[in-house]
Amino acid sequence: MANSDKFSDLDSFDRELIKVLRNDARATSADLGEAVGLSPSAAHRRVKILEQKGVITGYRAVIAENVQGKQGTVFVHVTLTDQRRETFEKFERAALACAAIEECHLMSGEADYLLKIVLRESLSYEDVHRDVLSIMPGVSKLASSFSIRTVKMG
Amino acid sequence: MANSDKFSDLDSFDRELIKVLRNDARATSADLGEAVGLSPSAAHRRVKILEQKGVITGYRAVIAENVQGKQGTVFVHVTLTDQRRETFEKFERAALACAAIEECHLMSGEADYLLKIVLRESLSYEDVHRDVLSIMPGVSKLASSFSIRTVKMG
DNA sequence: GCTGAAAGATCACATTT
DNA sequence: AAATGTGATCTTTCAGC
Repeated sequence: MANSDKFSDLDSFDRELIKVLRNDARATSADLGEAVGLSPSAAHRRVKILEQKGVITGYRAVIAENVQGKQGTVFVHVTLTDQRRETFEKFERAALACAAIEECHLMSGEADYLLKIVLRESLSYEDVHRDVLSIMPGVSKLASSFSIRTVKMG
Repeated sequence: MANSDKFSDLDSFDRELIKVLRNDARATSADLGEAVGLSPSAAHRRVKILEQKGVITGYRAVIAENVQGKQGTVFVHVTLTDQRRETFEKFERAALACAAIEECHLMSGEADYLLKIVLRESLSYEDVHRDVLSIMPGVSKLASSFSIRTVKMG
């Protein structure tokens, strides 16, 4: 499969390079080479190949949460009205289209979906409830749980 | 508060720079300058200041999910044995120290904590249960919910 | 992996507001 | 004073060997 191709091609140098770049996307080729035990040019060439292969899909700056106006996180357990395929598809389309929804997981067990929503200065829970949750199609039951504090984030 | 200091100090140049760097952490000073309408050196200077102020907290390479061997996501609702401060602190220290735990939220309502754990080729649910969940201190009740499919991610 | 030319980063200093 | 632009210098990138 296309999956394990990408995966199995990687040797320990590649894995190390990825590890370093995950922690510092702006590491120079010299840094990378030193970290993994290659010359700068070899390290650089490998990184370019990893980008081309789609192993490295991008580089992002991490911005302090408060700068982005983060006010809190809400997890919402969603139960749909029925188990028809169309109901699920409609709900997922709505979830994908909604900018306020950070994550959406199709779940086993009690609820059908778990949503993660980040509240911001410009997006209170009341807004979420009025503009997001109450207009999602096919919803039978909602149960919101509030994060009081994020102890750890990935 | 320290919060709105960081926030309100930012002018539209800073905001634009952040927007660009969030999408491409490796943008050059020339790129940044062009994007926001400053000289490369001015753009560069501003970025350094944003880093110093703690507005930009880091730069991360984004790695394809399958390369990381992602197999699924589990959400675990945790109830502690009691509400003593020490119990919470112990639990949080353990959560922070545990690499398998991607997110940990202190919650209102039923459960005390919500954990997000990503299963990998090298980390099955059985492993998680044996090596992570069953050894967390101060835990009274656990309820795991499995994500069948990630519909949407951040 | 090395070399060298081109591109970029970074700093002191002049300039603008 | 505070912030920008300019240009000189050092570092990094990247193609050819």
